[in-house]
Amino acid sequence: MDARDLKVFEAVARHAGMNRAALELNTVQSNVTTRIRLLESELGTTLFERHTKGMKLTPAGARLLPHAFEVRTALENARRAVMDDGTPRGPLNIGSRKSTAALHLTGMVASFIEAAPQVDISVRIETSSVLLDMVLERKLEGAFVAGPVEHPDLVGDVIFDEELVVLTGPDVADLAHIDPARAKMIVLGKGSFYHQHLESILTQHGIKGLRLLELGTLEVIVGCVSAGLGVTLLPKGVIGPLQREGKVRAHNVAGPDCRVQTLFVRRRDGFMSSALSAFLDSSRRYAASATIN
Amino acid sequence: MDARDLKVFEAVARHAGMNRAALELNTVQSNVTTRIRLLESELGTTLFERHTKGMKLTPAGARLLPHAFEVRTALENARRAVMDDGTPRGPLNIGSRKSTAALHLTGMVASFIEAAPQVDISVRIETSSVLLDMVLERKLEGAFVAGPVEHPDLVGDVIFDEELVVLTGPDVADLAHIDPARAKMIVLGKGSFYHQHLESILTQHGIKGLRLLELGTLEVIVGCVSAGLGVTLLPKGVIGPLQREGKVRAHNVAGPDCRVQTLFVRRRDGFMSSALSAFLDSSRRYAASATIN
DNA sequence: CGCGTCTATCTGAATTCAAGATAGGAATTG
DNA sequence: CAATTCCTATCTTGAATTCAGATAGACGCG
Repeated sequence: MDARDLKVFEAVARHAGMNRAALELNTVQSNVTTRIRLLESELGTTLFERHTKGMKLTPAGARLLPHAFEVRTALENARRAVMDDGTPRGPLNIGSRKSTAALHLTGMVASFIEAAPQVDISVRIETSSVLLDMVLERKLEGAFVAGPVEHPDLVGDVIFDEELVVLTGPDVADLAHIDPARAKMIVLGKGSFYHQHLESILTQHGIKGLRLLELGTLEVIVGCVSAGLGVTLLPKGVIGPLQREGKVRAHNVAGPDCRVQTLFVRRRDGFMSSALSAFLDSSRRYAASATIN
Repeated sequence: MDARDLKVFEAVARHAGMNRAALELNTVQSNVTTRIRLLESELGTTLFERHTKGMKLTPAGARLLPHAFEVRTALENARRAVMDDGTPRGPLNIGSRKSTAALHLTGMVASFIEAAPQVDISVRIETSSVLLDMVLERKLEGAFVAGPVEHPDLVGDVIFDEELVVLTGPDVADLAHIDPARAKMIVLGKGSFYHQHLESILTQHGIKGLRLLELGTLEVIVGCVSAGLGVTLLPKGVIGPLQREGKVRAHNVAGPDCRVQTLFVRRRDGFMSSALSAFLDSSRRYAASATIN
């Protein structure tokens, strides 16, 4: 059994047919047939049921398929390991949920590209669940998502562990003074982590029925809160100067909703390139310096 | 880059020489040379420094080596996955530390061989640290060790989580009545988990300086304790009948030493054969039924 | 310098692999 | 029911690769 055999096997399984597989493999059908038959005879099992309309995996073939995949990625990782001489270089594809991007991404990327100028970094903004899927499918090398994450194939590092505060206009002395009829919940995204937690926190304070106001950037949100249009929820660490300038007022929160953990997740068996490793280091350093609380 | 190339590479790296590698690979040196040179030209890097006394890995080669290993085990796992049709069969090599073996192994193995008669099980008895190394080196498919275990390449399942009690002769009403000059600490193995914890517990009760008595089997230990020769430490679950018969007296323990967790650890990337899976199931069932507390 | 040990290269034979041609089986269709 | 179509299996031939052996060259050692 060889890696090339498994590539052929994988193509046949994926296309459920030797002709189609041959097309993908840039060869002819007879060679595919021969290779599959040799593989079957070597393993002593049939891997496909032959039908008039193509091939279908037998149970043994179905058991083999994920391992064929694993061998392929192991080979890919081997190649990358040889190429990677320790200096961060080449492409780095990561993801982030929107709020982390708005709060920290600029700072993290800025400090990273200074430390690793030869890396071409690309950041995809999606919701946490979409990001997790993309990481699992190896479309991203890692992503910032809201914690906690429990998955056997993923490993996550806590990058940010931040205390949350409710932000209101400067003249709102207490959350109880919020007028449910006028004030709005101002968030980056409907249904986001911050939206859900803000709603839950306000409910705990007996404030219900606030309308939603969805705004695209942090600056606009803070501006609207400062103007008394509503309330928002943010990590304490990022609103220091605003509060000192008296533009907004921060209200501490108690209970299970009072903190947010941001993890950087990646596949456990994914290749840790120098670029990725440098990015993680850089992010951790940034987080240590940027979040005072 | 192919799996066969990596096998050659691995052999050369291991033997630090092409002649020796050729010997292992059942071929001639010229073929090994050709293959390595082709691999190097494909990767665009030299993998070995040529010396007059053999070959030495370059940094790039050193980076490749562990991945070559990974590709090989991925292929092995693939082969095993095809062979394994779901009915537990074939060899199963596991390990256990002594105390778990003495307390539970008979029961677990008995219930397992009934459920999976076609499996040839072999159990190696070693200390926890030796077992961990053997599992990491893939010499064992898994092992019972004392928890907790933290290692990125290992995954552990808690099989037993037992409350510990100190066992004395039936006429010792209180641990304080133990005579440090006469009573001994009776344990399965010097320096074992149970030995250390027993010592720590006795110290907490102000009892120090007990001599050690190391005995090979649980029955003998219980017999000696019953005869008033000393004290031992055991999970509460296994001494029920003995206590009811009045042969020994159990003394509850408080504090951090009062419980013992036994994990079954295995390599995260190891192949989970049907035999191993069945053994884990069987062990969990056994543990659920055998440990009442 | 001769010897032993190592890698590099060359060469012809053996093996394997690629591509095309062909056959056969099973649905589909007119 | 025959023609058609889409599929896999097999055979053949030439190309490519791999193998084993022979030989050359580099280096250290006594």
